[in-house]
Amino acid sequence: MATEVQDENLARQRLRLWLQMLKATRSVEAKLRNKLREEYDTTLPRFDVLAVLNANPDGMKMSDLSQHLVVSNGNVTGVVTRLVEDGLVKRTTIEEDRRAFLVQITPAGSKFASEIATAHMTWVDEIMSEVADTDAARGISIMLDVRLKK
Amino acid sequence: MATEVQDENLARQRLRLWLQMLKATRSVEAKLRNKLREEYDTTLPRFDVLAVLNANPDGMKMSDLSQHLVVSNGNVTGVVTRLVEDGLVKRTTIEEDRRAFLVQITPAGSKFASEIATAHMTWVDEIMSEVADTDAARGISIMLDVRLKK
DNA sequence: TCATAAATGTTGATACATGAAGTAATTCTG
DNA sequence: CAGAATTACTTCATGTATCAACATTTATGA
Repeated sequence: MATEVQDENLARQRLRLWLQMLKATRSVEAKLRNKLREEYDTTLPRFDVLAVLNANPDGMKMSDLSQHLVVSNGNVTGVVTRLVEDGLVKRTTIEEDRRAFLVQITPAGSKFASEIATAHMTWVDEIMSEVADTDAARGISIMLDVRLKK
Repeated sequence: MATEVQDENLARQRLRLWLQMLKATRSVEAKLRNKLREEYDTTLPRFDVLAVLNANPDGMKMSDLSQHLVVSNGNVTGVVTRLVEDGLVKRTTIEEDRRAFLVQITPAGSKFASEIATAHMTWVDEIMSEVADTDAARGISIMLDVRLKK
């Protein structure tokens, strides 16, 4: 029937959207990785963690970090461990909950993250220079929809 | 001035779009990974390669694969090697260019890929059930714009 | 032509990233 | 309040994933 054909087309269209999201995301990631490596000798996962912690100076729990970055717990453990070794981040125990850790950015980490953050926004702005204002807004809304259900 | 403020806002908006793209993509990837593991005991990178090869039965060069999937050459080498070991893919030398390889899907690989592809589209359709038809089309266009410049 | 550059892949070192299993602490429940 | 379930995190095994270095082969250009 007509509705079934429409559903089928909609399903195909959503699949196309997903495939393009994947390509676009990987493409942007690759460019940001290059910039981070060349200009700051660091990596994307490291910067992702630093950026979030810099925006939350009071610190976050490991699980907050992994949820916010949409990565696994074990992943965050590894990245944070390396950042601690570099002195960019510190891990403190929490009195109220001795299972959890409070992860905080250090002054050195904050300095580093702030410096990169400015460049990072410029890079993204350049990479996405073909995306108009209204499209950006619409895109954000669509990405939120994608994450909504299920 | 006014235009500078607008540029600044546009840059922020593009950054927001990028962050949401990243979250949405990771979220969808996680769900697809779960499904692939639970229902077909395979992984996303493997399926990605199989799906592309299944859509190109005449075969592709390694570099075509890596460009299409937006991943590095070394990455494709690894995934294809494992798929060859599983008998899902075969690697042939090319007469005209002895540097390159032609990667083709095997009958077993094609059978497997086709089976998963159907389920895959259904999963994506479900995951993106909140994305309307017009939004999907708009989203595709925006994702293409993201990849355009630079 | 022939030296050089460019293209195609692989390899190896390192870093991510996941999922399952395990430890320890907290919360829930009957 | 004791046992069970849950939560928070780490560890381990495995599989990506990148980048740089390398080996070959092909294309280019003076």
